[in-house]
Amino acid sequence: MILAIVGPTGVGKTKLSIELAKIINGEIINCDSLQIYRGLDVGTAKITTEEMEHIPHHLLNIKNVTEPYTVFDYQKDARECIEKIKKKKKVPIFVGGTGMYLKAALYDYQFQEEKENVSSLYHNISNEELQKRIEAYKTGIVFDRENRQRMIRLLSKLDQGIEISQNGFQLIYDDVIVIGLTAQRELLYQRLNKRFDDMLVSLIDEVKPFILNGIKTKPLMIGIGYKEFYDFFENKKTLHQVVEECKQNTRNYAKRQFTWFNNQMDVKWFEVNYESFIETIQEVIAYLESVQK
RNA sequence: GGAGGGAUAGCGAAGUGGUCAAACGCGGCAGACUGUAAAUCUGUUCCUUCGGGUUCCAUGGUUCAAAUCCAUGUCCCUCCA
Repeated sequence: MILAIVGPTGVGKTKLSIELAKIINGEIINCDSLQIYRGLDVGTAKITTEEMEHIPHHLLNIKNVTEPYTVFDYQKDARECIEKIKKKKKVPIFVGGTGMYLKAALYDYQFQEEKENVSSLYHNISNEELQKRIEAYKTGIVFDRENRQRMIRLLSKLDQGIEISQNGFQLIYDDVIVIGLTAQRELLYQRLNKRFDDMLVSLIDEVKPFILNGIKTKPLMIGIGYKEFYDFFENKKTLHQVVEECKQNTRNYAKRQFTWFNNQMDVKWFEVNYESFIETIQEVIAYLESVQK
C-alpha cells in the first residue's frame, strides 16, 4: 500500500499523518514543494522534530534555498523513497499539498533531464509567436494560449523533439490510497487567517535574514509568506498591507488546492472534526480497514 | 449658519439622456494543469422556471426614453463662520 494524505494548507494533514504512521507502520514522504528546503520552517508550517514523534520523514529539509529543485527531481527522489520504505516492509505515506509533485511521483509523467535553463531561450518571444510556433508542429495539442509560462514549456519540449502524450496519466503503482482532508470553506479561511497571525513574529525573524542578504531564489520568490515581505523591507508596503496580502494569497492557494485534488486525483475525502480530531483519525482508519479487505 | 463635493452591483471605482444589467479592479465561486506548481492561466459573479423580472440613496417630476436632467428629503465628506 502507498498512502497519500492531501488537502489544502492548514487543514491538519501533518497531525493525521503522524497518527496514521504510528498505526500502520509508515514512514512519511514530504510532498510539499517548499518544505523541501532547509530554513523555510515557520512560513511553510513545517513539522517540528518533536511533532514527528520519531516517525522517519523523507524529502524534508533536503535542499538549501539556493539549490534548484523541481518536479523532475522530486519524481526521482520520491520514487526512490517509495522503494526504500517498501523494502523495510513499511508503508510510504505521502503528506503535503503540492498536487503536481504527488501526481508526478505516482503517475506516469515523464520528464527529461534538462541541460540549460530552457525557458530563458524563449524570453524574447511574444505570445503570438509562441502560439504560432507551437501550432507549426501540428500536434493538435490543446494549450492555453494566454498562459505564457506553460507555452514556453510546451514549445521548449517540442523543440527538443520530446513527444507529448495526449492521453491522461495512469498510476504506476497498485494499491494507492489518497486520503483528502477538507473543512468548511469559511472555517478553513478563518483558521488560515489565525494561523498567519500566530506565526507572524517568528515568520519575520525567519524571512528577514534572507531578504537582508539579498537572497531572491525561487522558493523565496514563490513562497507565500516569503515573497510578500520583500516589499515591506524595501519600504514599498506597510506591514499591514503585507500581512493582508499573505493571508489573501494563502486563501487563494487553498482554493486552488481543492480544485486540483478534486479534479486531478481520485481522493477519498474526510471533513475534519476540529473539536475532536481523534474522531477524524478513527474515521480514516476505519476507511483504510474497510479498503484493505 | 454659509459654500462646495459626494451617495453606482459584496467592496473599490467608471459612466453624466438612448447602443447600460451598467466599463475596470478587488474579493467570491468554478475550472485548467506533463519541469517556477505556495507557480501560471481561464471562465463566471443582481434575480430568473432563461420567456423575462427588478436595479444605480429616497420620493416626486421632465422626457418617446433617465444611473445620467429638475425639485424636495436623508446621509456622508471638505472648506468658510
